[in-house]
Amino acid sequence: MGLKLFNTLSRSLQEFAPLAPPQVGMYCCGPTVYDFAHIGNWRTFVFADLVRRALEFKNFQVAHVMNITDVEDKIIKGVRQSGTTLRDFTAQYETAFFDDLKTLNCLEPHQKPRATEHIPEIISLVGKLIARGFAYQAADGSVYFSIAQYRGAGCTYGKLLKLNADELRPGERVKSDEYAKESIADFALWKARSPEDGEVFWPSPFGEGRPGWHIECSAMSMKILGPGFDLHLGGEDLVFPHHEDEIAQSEGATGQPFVKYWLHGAHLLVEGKKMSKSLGNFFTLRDLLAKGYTGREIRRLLLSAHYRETFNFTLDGLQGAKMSLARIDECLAKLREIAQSAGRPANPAPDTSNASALGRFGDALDDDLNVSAAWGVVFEWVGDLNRRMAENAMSPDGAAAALAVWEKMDSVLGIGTKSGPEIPPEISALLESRQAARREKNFKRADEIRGELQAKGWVIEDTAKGPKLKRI
RNA sequence: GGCGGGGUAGCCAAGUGGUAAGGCAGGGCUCUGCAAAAGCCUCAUUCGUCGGUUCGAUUCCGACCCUCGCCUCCA
Repeated sequence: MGLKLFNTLSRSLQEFAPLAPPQVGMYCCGPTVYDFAHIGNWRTFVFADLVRRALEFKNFQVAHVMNITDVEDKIIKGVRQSGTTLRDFTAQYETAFFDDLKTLNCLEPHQKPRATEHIPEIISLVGKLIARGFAYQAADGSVYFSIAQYRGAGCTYGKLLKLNADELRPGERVKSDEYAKESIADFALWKARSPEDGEVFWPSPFGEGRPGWHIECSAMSMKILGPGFDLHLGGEDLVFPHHEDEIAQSEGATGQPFVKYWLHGAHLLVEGKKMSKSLGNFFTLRDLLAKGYTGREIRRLLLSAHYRETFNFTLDGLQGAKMSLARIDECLAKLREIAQSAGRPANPAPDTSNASALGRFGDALDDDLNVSAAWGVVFEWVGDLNRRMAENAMSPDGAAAALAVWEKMDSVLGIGTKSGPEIPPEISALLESRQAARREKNFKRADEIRGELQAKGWVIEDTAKGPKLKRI
């Protein structure tokens, strides 16, 4: 069974067949670095990471590109307000972004191009569009893409979305008379320098100015991945206008198909409502870390629902995600213990579940990255292993085989294996004195020490093989 | 107004024309001196409402109700 993905271009599930297998060129619209990324942004980036990992699981060789939008209206506003330079302003958020990406255990993209470092490519692309008659310079000095010219040449504007360009209604925030463009639907490729831009401008054949928002992705993706490539990802809100405009610019300039598969991740709600600062449900990754949750717990939650479904992110859910990971961690810790032991199981049972679990896991991914079903496979497998271990029917070889299966599954899930905590001397001394008290049947004292340990953030679990310490 | 997602147990969330995965919470049990964020078991006669097609529908069709999103800030 091959990998099937939902392509926004065809609005249908398609067998994934890259242009030059096993190579896959994948571009993901990255952050606009004007603030810390929020949990909604992270859902999209974790989704992109899932796509990459699933492709690698299927033995594709992925070239993963994620751009950094480091020049744009909100950034310029921030630069002006903070009185710093463009680079200083964006650097702090860019650094934070990649720190957060790592916290969520997302694989680092192979290339992370910045818009400001591709001004020549952008200018060249705009020049090409002007030369082909698809762009024009307006009275305000800005260069716009002409949708009328593009469609006049037989090209389709509206490939990703059923949209009639003639019926576009101007949005509330856009006053059509503010622009010198010929048609309301035309979009800026190059924005002429204005006083508010401060020092943020570049020289160009069309005059001083800066790139429009859409053109950078076309310029950078085609420079790195070629004029036509396999996969382009982003949040669902980017379908229109951003991605539609990318297609128009890119295909308008090259005359060839731009991207074969477009994948879009759905948004999330927080506590059932659209995230907003006024509702108090607006979380950055850092906000959640400050509440004591870890990156892997947040990742687990973000990956619990199918990427094309709106997902309801809740703190209760995050707690549940944390607990569910503990279930996996416990199982893996026991497996590691058995794998390292030399003992023979009392009731050895033949292993049949590993291969089947891995197979069903792969099938779930093949089905448009059905990660919920994949988790279902994981937890059924964990239950099966737990039962066998409880019956003392797990051999060291069997445990090692199970751990190898986990490695493979986790190469996609990316939650890692939690290593045993570092136990400070003070804590192990307390544990030892509790053991001494227990040996003397002084259970009152033993329970006092247990309470003391708990107050210090450690919980004791007495097992047949002795006490275990866990961090709360 | 145009276009597009959804409504499955207390919560989150898969799924299928043939009788509902998984996780969390809850309940029971086991191990334990007692415990435990440990393990096992259990937990939806039912899938928004009403009709239709069918031997059979949660799944297909129609209507309706509710909800979320996009229509040039947006992941």
